[in-house]
Amino acid sequence: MNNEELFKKIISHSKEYGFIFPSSEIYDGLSAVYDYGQLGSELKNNIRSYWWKSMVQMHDNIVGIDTAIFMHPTTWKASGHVDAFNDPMIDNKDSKKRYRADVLIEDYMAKIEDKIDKEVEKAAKRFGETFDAKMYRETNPRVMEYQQKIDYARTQMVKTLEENDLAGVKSLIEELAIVCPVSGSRNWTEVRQFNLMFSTQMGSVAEGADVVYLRPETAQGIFVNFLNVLKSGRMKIPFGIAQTGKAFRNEIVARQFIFRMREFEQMEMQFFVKPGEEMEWFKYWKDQRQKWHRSLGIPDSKYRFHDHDKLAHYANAATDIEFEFPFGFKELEGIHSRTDFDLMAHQKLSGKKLQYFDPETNENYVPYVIETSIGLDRMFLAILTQAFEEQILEDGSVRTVLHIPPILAPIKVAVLPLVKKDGFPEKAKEILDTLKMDFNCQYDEKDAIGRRYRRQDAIGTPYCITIDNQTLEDNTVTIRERDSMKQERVDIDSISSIITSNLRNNIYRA
RNA sequence: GCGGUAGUAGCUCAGUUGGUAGAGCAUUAGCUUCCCAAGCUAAGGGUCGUGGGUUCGAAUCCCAUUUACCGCUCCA
Repeated sequence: MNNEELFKKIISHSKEYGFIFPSSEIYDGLSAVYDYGQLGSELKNNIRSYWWKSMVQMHDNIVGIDTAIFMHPTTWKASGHVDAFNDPMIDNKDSKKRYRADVLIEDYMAKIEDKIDKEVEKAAKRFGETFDAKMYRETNPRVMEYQQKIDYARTQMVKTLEENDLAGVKSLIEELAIVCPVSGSRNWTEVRQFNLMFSTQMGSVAEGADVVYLRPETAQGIFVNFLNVLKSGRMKIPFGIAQTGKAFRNEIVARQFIFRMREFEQMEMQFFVKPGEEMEWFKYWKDQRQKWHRSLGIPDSKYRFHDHDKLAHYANAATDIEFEFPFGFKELEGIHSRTDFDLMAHQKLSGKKLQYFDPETNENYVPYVIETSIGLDRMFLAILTQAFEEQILEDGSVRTVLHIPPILAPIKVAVLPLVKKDGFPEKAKEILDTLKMDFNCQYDEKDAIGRRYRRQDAIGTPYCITIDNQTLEDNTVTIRERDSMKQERVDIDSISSIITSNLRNNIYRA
């Protein structure tokens, strides 16, 4: 089975068993938006909760918060999102290349600038020491003509961009006869604004309502609460703030099932450290996050660590943890050393001091930040991908089984009376009632026992409890393990503690 | 966003030169069954992605649209 077939099977399986549905499917769905079903939401909750406990509960210097999706618009100026994601773009129809329209015009101006420089250089050689470059620029007719072109282009560009006149930008590009550097053609599309942030209005009255954005990342909710948490939580550096939540991006191409969605959930932790110590902590978190992934029993071969050579404007070190999805190695988690970029920017725009007083050195400073940021939906897909198997048994039959790590499994225990009579169902429900306090359980009495085991395999239930004749005699049941299909006879009273200790096997410890 | 392919029941699919839809599995109810699916009986479920058009008649032909997958492009 190749990867493409595998991926299709995983998508079908997800829908068939209630893990993931296309959003608003009865209306044909909405592009790149998905809903989590009855089992999917359990799995997703479990992944989130496992991450949260690993961060907040297992580290005594990390606390969790939950900030709003709406934030003050200035937040996104400080973070750089407003500038970075409001660019007018234009495509060349022949080369299929996309450019920032303003960059094309600036390149055009730079080219003419080069010509002027060459003219001036030539003249300088010609006139020798008496040459006055400034004078030459102001008087030479050819240079003046070039300069006029530049000035015109700049004036028009600034004017059209300021007025948000996209058609004007396009006609300027046409007027200046700018060609595509790749195809050399002037066959351009319309200029379009690609705003990667979703916006909406705050206030129910349309006029006078303020435009606010749906956050494109959760990190800023942590930065703007840095002071609040620092003061109210009596935090001492180094310390971390964790958060999970939805973020929204208007992706140009959103594809590959739940890998790239327009609405997605992040699990982020920002760790505040003393400037100068960031590389040490960067390394620490790289190790810790690897450990976390390993604790879920996914083999190392499925992971790849990719250090960034080209760093984003805010970072001085960055690593991606990539996972081998059916469509190749793709980013699952990022660990970034963000320096003091964000806190500094917020400090500047808000006018509030976002600083830490270090009692050891009696100094105030803006802390540096190490960020770990993982996509919850991507982790979900990674778990599902890794778990899915169509196993060929000794008798040649096929069983579809999800080897979900037990701690994350949507249903932990299925309780099954061997047959639907002789008081078996009653006994089974009695056991079910004691187990469902501690575990998410399922009861099933329909069809042959083997088929019921297979149904539980297909949704990744790690344990099946079966009630048989002997149960009624001596209060023992069989407990069947999903991966090995092995059964063991145990006392009813010990079921809960056996399962609990199995679930705790191999879990993450800092 | 561009190009290619596709959309028929919950899933996988069949449906002839246009004559108003079928199978297997799944689901539900019952029977049988003392441990690893595909025994028996019965039932429910689809205006064939959506909207137009051509036609006496469209799942089938044409157009538009939408969704998914693949390639290109983009990705803080």
